Amino acid sequence: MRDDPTHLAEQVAVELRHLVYLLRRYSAGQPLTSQQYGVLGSLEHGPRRMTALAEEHAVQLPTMTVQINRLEDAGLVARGTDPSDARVRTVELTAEGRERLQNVRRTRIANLTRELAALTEEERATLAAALPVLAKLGRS
Amino acid sequence: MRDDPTHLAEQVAVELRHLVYLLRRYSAGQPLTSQQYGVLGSLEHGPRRMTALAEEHAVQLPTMTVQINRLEDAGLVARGTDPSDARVRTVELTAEGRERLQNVRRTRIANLTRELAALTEEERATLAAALPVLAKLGRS
DNA sequence: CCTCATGCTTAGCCCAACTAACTTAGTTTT
DNA sequence: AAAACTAAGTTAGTTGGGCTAAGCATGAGG
Repeated sequence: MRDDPTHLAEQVAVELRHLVYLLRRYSAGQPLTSQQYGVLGSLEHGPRRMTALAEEHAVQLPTMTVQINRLEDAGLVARGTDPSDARVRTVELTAEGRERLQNVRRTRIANLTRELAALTEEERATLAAALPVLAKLGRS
Repeated sequence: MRDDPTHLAEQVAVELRHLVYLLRRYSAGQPLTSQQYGVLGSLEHGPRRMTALAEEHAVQLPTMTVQINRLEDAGLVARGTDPSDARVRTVELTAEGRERLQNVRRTRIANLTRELAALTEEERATLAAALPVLAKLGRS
């Protein structure tokens, strides 16, 4: 039973499902969906093109078009054009979008922080140690 | 910077997003969706009632009704009745459903196992240690 | 009985993903 | 230089998965 990858895989699968449910519970009732917040986050460091956004979010272009349409209607992002290539549309945060992003991120981090603060210091250290391992999953 | 819950929260948030994308990539193109496999898994140890399934999957009853309808149409589950209360519908796996569940679980665990086998023994131990901590999140 | 609560389904809505088809703008080929 | 191809986005249409509201039985209590 010691260091059995299959047994570990089963336990990981169980926890992943738990986390998915947790995330859904957290994002219920928010003004924007978690996908939309994710897109706003991608725009934090400057304008991006549609293809870049779609690829980063593992989504097809039409899906991203619809998301950006909604965010544009809500006044949170603005479309622009690339002077060197008239085919590409750029997307950037509006002032309101940036503000919304900061607010959401603050409260979300605050929630998570509260959960983590309820753990022992040792548990937090255990979690912190595992993060780089989680990051390696799916990179193969 | 040592044991800073806020800083840890930010890193955890990043990894959670990574895991969500990973899961979506894994379940793309499967004959059933991950939700439907999840429901099949709940039926592994015998019949359940609709309310129990809905609660376990953190979903409203109508949503579960639709899911069970689809699984029933596909011949993977069968509805029954509770002899002691004519209001409740029970749901159980058909032989085909059980077979499908076993196949899917095998291949999914196999995939995860392959990923985990690519890690070092120490990394697996780190991950295993963190699982109980992850399980505690959201229980507050 | 009549009323109320419970378990489930139906109907109708919205969001998020997909593919297919189209438009427009660059790039290559001849 | 014109034709053919490729690339970037958008639009249209479908599917899945979630929700609430409303309806229909059935069970439980006055």
